[in-house]
Amino acid sequence: MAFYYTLTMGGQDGNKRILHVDMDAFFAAVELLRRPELKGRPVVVGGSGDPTKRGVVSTASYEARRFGVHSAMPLKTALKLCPQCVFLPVDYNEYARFSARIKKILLEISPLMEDVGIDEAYLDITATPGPSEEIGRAIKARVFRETGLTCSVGIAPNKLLAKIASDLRKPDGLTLVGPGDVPELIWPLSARKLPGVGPKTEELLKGLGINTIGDIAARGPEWLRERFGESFGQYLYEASMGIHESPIITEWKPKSISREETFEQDAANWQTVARALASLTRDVVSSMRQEGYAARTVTVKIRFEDFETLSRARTLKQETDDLEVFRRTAFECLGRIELAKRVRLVGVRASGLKARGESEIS
DNA sequence: TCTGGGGTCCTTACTCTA
DNA sequence: TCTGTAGAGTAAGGACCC
Repeated sequence: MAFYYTLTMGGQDGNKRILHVDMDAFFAAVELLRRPELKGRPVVVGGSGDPTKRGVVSTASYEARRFGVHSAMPLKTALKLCPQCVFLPVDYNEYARFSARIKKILLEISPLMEDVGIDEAYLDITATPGPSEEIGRAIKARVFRETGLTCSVGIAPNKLLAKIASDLRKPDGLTLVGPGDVPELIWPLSARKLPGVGPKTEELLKGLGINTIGDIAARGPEWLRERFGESFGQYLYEASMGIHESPIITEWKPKSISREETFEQDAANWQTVARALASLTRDVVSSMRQEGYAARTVTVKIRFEDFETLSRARTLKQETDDLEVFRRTAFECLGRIELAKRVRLVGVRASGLKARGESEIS
């Protein structure tokens, strides 16, 4: 493994030390702490825990992954691949408790922490005393001692490389990547390993003969901008070179609050859809009030049985957290969608959020 | 055959207004 | 007053992330 950096690539502040922590098979690992008798068996956490119902895999244990089961896979498919898997329901509150304990440990190492979802975080350890490797080992040891969970850690001069690094050795890994390591460690990786490259972009890239991150780098910025647009093309090029400047964000305010529901069976009548919309709207308004926000824009989303997804939005003259106004606006949006097919999902979103008590002048 | 839920961000199109 | 246009705000859809 190549440790300290030579400033041959990267282009930015090569002295920064960013650490990325990624918990290993987090939901499944927490469940195993409660049910040690399941250790060594293939465990799948997802949906209601009933693989004959609608839902997807949130986390598969490493044993289950050997059967080809992975996150985002329909539970029904997972059941076919692995009938002997143990299926468990998602207990988000329990995972959130563990997440809070882990984040607390990280904050004691450095106050510059960015929370990225329930099982991940970035930590700026530039000013933390000691060599990077030692800090990484100390974090892993402490997380394991205090929670019984393992994590994978990546350390690099920026968030992008740190995230890729933490994924290089999983589970229970520790990887240091410097800008000089990009050609050797990063370029051979599949293009899909770049954050921001999902299944669609991966296919597009493959069609252009690009399979690895190194292939992206080799095409050059102009070529990429021409095909992927100014912004994304430039991002792809810089990312492939290990260049990334986004800062650690320690405070975060929500931009929208939403709820959606997939029916167990596609809804064939308007009343079912309307009842769900009314209930989801109540939930959204209740969350908004609880978190102290009012919103200006209401968006209603409908997904039909064939997966066609439509949305309709209405922006109000001013922010509100009034349930009646929200309900009326949501139904006005719903009225603009012709329900000619059976409905699979209904959702409602509040955006244009303003904290209550925030100045009226924006 | 199957494809959750809660988010963010980007692109494109359209409309209104200066 | 007319016309063209730039820019802001809004709307819709899509890709992506955990």
